[in-house]
Amino acid sequence: MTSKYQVIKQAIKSKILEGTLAPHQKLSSENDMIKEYGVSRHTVRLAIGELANEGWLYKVQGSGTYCADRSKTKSLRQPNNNIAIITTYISEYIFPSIIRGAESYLSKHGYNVTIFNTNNDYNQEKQVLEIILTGNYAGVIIEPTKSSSASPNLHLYLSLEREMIPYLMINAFYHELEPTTIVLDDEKGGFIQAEHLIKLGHRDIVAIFKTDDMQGSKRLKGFIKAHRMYDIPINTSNIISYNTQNRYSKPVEKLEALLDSNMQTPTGIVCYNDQLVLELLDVLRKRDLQVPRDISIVGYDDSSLSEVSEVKLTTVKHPKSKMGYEAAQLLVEMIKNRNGSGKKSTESIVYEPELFIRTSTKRVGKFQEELLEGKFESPIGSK
Amino acid sequence: MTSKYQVIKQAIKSKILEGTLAPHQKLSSENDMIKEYGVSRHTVRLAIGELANEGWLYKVQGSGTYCADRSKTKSLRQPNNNIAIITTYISEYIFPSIIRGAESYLSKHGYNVTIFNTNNDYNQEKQVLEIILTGNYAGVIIEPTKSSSASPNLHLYLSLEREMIPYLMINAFYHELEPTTIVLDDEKGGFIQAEHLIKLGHRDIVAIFKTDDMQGSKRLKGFIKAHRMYDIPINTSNIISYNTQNRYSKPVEKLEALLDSNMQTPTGIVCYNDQLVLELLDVLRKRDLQVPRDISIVGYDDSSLSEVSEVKLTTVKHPKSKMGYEAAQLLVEMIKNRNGSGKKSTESIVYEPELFIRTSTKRVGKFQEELLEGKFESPIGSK
DNA sequence: TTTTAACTTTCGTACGTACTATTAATTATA
DNA sequence: TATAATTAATAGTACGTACGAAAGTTAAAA
Repeated sequence: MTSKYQVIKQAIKSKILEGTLAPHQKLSSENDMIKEYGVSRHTVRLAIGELANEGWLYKVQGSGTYCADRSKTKSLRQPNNNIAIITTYISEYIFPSIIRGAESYLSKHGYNVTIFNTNNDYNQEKQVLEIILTGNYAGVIIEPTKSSSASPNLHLYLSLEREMIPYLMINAFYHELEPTTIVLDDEKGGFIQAEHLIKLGHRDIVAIFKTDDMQGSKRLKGFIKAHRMYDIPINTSNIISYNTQNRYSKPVEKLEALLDSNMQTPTGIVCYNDQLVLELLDVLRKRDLQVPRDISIVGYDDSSLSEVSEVKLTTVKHPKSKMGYEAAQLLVEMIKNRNGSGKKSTESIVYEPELFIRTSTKRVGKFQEELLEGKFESPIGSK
Repeated sequence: MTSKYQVIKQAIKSKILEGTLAPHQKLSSENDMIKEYGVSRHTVRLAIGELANEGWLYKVQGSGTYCADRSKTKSLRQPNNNIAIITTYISEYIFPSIIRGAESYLSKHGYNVTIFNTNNDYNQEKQVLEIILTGNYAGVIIEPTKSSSASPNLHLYLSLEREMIPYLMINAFYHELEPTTIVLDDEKGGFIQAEHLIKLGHRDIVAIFKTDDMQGSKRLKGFIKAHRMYDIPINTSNIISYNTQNRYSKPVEKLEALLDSNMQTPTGIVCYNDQLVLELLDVLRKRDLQVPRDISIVGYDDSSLSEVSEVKLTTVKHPKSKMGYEAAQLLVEMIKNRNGSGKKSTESIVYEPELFIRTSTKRVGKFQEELLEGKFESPIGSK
């Protein structure tokens, strides 16, 4: 009746109930128990296997078997395999790739992916975070809303931390939180966009960036840095910034105004992303300005759009779906570590931007490129 | 990664979810399973042991292993506000819009949206459906996998019905199920694509369609119907069909072969979607064929891509995000009616396709258009 | 026909071996 | 000193064998 494994099981259970085994305390290894109880490994595994099933123990492969913290499971939290992804705008041409990357990893590891959308609006961000806090989520991947300024919802992110729900931010982050992040080095990205044109001899370059998210303002910063580095003055009217609300009107209007003014036509344009480039190409076509003959233009993201037009875009590579995939990996890691001991802050990932040179840019003038080439090293990314 | 016992476990679980194994039905004995799966008894026991632990099976020593009756434990389901959306491929340029449309309605009505992805693969479709059946979902929006043929997972859709989980299919559907659907009238869409070119005097038109989904094969059908209607013979070598696997190679290669052959260059091309058009535009550019001067081309979807190129595409309008929004509306209605009385079959929605004429098509030859114009009425859509 | 006993099937317990996957600790290397 | 490579420890998977315990089946005996 009382089989060997039952005896062992009862012995361990007693230790837990007595308090001899505290939560998260390591048990003897299977091999030690074999000697301890004088039975086979199979029998030991049978005993601790059942105890693990019943929630008394948990096992970590490669590490050991531990006493479970039953005070938590008592709060009837059912097994929790939902991951939330918060986007600003689902259809934005980059984000579906990120979602796909994340989904492919998470579904492979038994998680379900629930999508939330803030439309880059603080109010909706708040609602979403409240749903997640109320609901049952193991972790959250967040593309922050209006990331260039502080969010009024910071306290909700702190609540996530208090509830032990791991989260990480992608593409951008709120400085105040110092969260785990997965981002491009956007400042460097903006820098190499501008540097590329500068090295090709351009001196009159227009910058058009969306500045209500962190990406855009960092890219603009990189643009300015490149000019400063190469000692090229910036005409302030060459900097056009816009935001989410006026994204479909302002860039086009401003560029039209600039081109139709009696100022000299710029020789190069640097854009917030490829999508914007394609809109602006129409503006140029209407004025019979050919790319790259009359004007060079640099995009950002290396999206599918960059090879779609008659002129293939020189652009900065964005690791889209890879980013989603690795975000998912990182998050799952964070979820696992949460249960363990004090092993906390997971390292953030910063991708180095990379320029893809296609046919939308060309050399102009006869500047002394020799002097420029190799004279300066790229000053960013040395941290 | 997927160990032997996991495979067996999954196989048995599938049988239960399909209904092949009814509650209290006896399973094969351990010894039979050993032969059945070609593994050791230990492995079989590991599989059925875990399933018993998880409540799928129960065992009676000396008698056998039986399928558990889960209907009882299930009745205490917590309130349920999750909606699943099953896509074939998240990044496909149309689907993010559909998701956005659905998400905007569902989040407004207190539902959370969980995204699943099949990669147009039956196996993954099966896994996803099993997760949904096991999990806690109020309804499902499905873009069917490989919709032009019957799915091997039909029984799982029937299980959805048995579990009273409303679902509807979007873009396409499996004929066998007669589900509630939200689709475009793709046959008519293909018809008006072809009709447009025919009315512009084209007689030598190439059709390039993806035919492993229902949309493509219906559009092709419409293409053929238009030719028959206007008594125009079809050169069979003008019909190029491809599928999900070879979508990035076959269409381009086939068109190149056709253009480089010594046959007369066709005057028009009708495409499965806008994305394909843009790929093919590169092929034409390489051969100095200008659109629409030398060749007219018609797309499908009226996607953002249609206004991106130097030539703006004539294309068929696809109500993308509206479709997602109305799918969500319909599904929520179905969920509400489910509890109510016998008010059952919700009406499906079929959108009428609409041609957007831009600048990628032009009139050719001097055919007697007068004779054609108005002589025929559009023959489809009168049902 | 009923009862009993023997036999068979089935799951349960228990031993052993071997290899893999993951983690942690150690050592070597820069 | 910090990093990389190696090694050791630990749980996971998988094969095998053997016998016990409970249930079901069959056949003989009352």
